[in-house]
Amino acid sequence: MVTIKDVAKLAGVSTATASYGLKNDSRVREGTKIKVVEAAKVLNYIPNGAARYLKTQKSNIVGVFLDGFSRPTYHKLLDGINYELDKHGYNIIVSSGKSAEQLMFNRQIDAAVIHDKNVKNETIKRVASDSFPILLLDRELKQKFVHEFTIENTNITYQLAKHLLEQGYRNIHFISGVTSYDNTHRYNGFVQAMEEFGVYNPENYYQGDFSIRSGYNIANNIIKNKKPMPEVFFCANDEMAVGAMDAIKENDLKIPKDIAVVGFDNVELAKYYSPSLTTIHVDRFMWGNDVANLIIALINKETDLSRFSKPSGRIIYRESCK
Amino acid sequence: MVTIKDVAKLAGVSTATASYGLKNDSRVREGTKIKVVEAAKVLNYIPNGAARYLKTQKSNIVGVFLDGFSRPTYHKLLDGINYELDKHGYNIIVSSGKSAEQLMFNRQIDAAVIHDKNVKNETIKRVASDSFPILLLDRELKQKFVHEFTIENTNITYQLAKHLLEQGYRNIHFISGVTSYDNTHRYNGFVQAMEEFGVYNPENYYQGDFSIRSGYNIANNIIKNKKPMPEVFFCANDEMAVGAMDAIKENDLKIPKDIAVVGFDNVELAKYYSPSLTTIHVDRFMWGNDVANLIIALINKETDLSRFSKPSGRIIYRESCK
DNA sequence: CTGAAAGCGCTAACAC
DNA sequence: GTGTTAGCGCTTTCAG
Repeated sequence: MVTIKDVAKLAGVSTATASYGLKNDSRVREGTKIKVVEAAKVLNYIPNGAARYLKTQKSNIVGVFLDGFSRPTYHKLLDGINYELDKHGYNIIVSSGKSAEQLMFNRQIDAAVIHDKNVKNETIKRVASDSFPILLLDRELKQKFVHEFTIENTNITYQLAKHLLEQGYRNIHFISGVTSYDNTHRYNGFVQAMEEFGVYNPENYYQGDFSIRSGYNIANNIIKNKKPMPEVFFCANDEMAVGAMDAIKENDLKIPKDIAVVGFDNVELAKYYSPSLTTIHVDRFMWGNDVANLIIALINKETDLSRFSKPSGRIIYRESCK
Repeated sequence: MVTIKDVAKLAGVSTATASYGLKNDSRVREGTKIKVVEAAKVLNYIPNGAARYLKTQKSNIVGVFLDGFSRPTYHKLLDGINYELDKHGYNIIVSSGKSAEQLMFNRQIDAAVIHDKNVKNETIKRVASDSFPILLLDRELKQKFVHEFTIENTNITYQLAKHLLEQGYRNIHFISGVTSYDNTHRYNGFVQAMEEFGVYNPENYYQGDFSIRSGYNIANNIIKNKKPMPEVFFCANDEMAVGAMDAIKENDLKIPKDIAVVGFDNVELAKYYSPSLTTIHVDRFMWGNDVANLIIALINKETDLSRFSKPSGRIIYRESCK
């Protein structure tokens, strides 16, 4: 491995001068600088990040930790985070599973953004510190050096449920995802509207896991066994809504005539599915931009974070409901 | 920051003993071990990965570098890589853009997997070394310490084109993605079949960029201006195929009666689009598994890599063509 | 303007 | 079994 020593030797200077020269420090004379840069080039010198980090305690890397790589809502978010981090000279690494825990412990990153229910609160409390802020996108946790930046779910699902109720729907069943901040708050908004109209029934709550398959199974089961049939499946995300619509069509029922369906997320499929799905859009690229700026602010120990506000969604009306 | 020195001091042992104790080395007595582990716990000691890496020159991290985070074909691939790396005690980090280059240079990872046309061959040649193998998924490059593991595109597009020709289609237009290994080889297979049937026309090649929008624009343009109209749009990926189908429907034409469409990748949308899309499926989770095992083999400097073979696709026949 | 040298936190000879 | 210590590659203080 080529080290700065080799560069220094070839350039005929000390390692200190080589180090300064490579950073274009004003102290070194122009001629020396050129010699150093030249030597580095000849030797194909690549600085060792670990060594640098060990010394400076700063890696300029932000870690983003997710629950797998397949959830369609992650992609825009990641692009948004990456775009903005890049603009500010930060690098991004994304990870999942055991790797994520390892990396948080390893201290090779300056901060962490977490959207992964598998990361335990305990772990977060353990690693968060003055020099390692953590931003949570998937839960709330009051703790020093830990911040939250979740979506505003409740109000928007309240609005959507209210809209359905105003259209005359009454027998609305909620298909839930895995227990999580987002899921709970989406349900809360739904419940609020249902209660307002006096038609809330806690039994009409079904536990899924955010997957197409779970939406399909739950809906299929309800359709086959439940009398009277629900008028609407209110799904905690689009994928389950797609599964539910698959089940409805398979049972030779019509959407929205026999059963209406709404989702949450506005994934690509929502637009292309036939019928197209009424759902809630959240601008995740923008959210990602804000996430990046917020984590940078935290790294810089800024205290006025009032300029950051929870992203809210908007309803996209399509064919799957009145 | 709590270091191993602090742990050693609290446990009343040397740093060496502390280090060994934490690794459960057989040399240290059980009682000492317990004292050390206890001290580490009390102090909330977290080992510093940078320091360890600097010493051992091994991070157990594999970097995967992609062209953005949004391409739908990446997700299963990543899950596949992650799953298998995890089984073997390796961690994964995923990155894109400038971050990716930085990380490759930083040497905080043991190996790199690249599927990003923006990473230049020159960069790859520069950083690949005996102790830093690189695996390319998006191109071929003959170079020491650099290996390739691309999809077998040509034969399967040849098969699909042949199928279309056997169904009687003749006027088939190719909608291409950005210039890339995959794109070129998909086109090659297409050309081969067309030539076999004596109907190859190099003019019927349109340059897109793999996006829905580009597929839409190209198809719309052809439909509006080209006489006679093509019988088939042969698209280099599913997203462009979706765009093309959008355009066909918008022009009040029927798929496949007026114009047939085929794609490549078998993304989720292909199944759900109406009409569903005939395309080529590649098992990317499996590919990811193989990628992980191959990169591990490379890290371990194995020489017999014959057990790894390029993944090939299979045609999924659906409604968008005869 | 340049060089010598300390030291970031950890591991692994080596000595006892 | 346990401790001492050199040193991974880099940055940066302090001298000169």
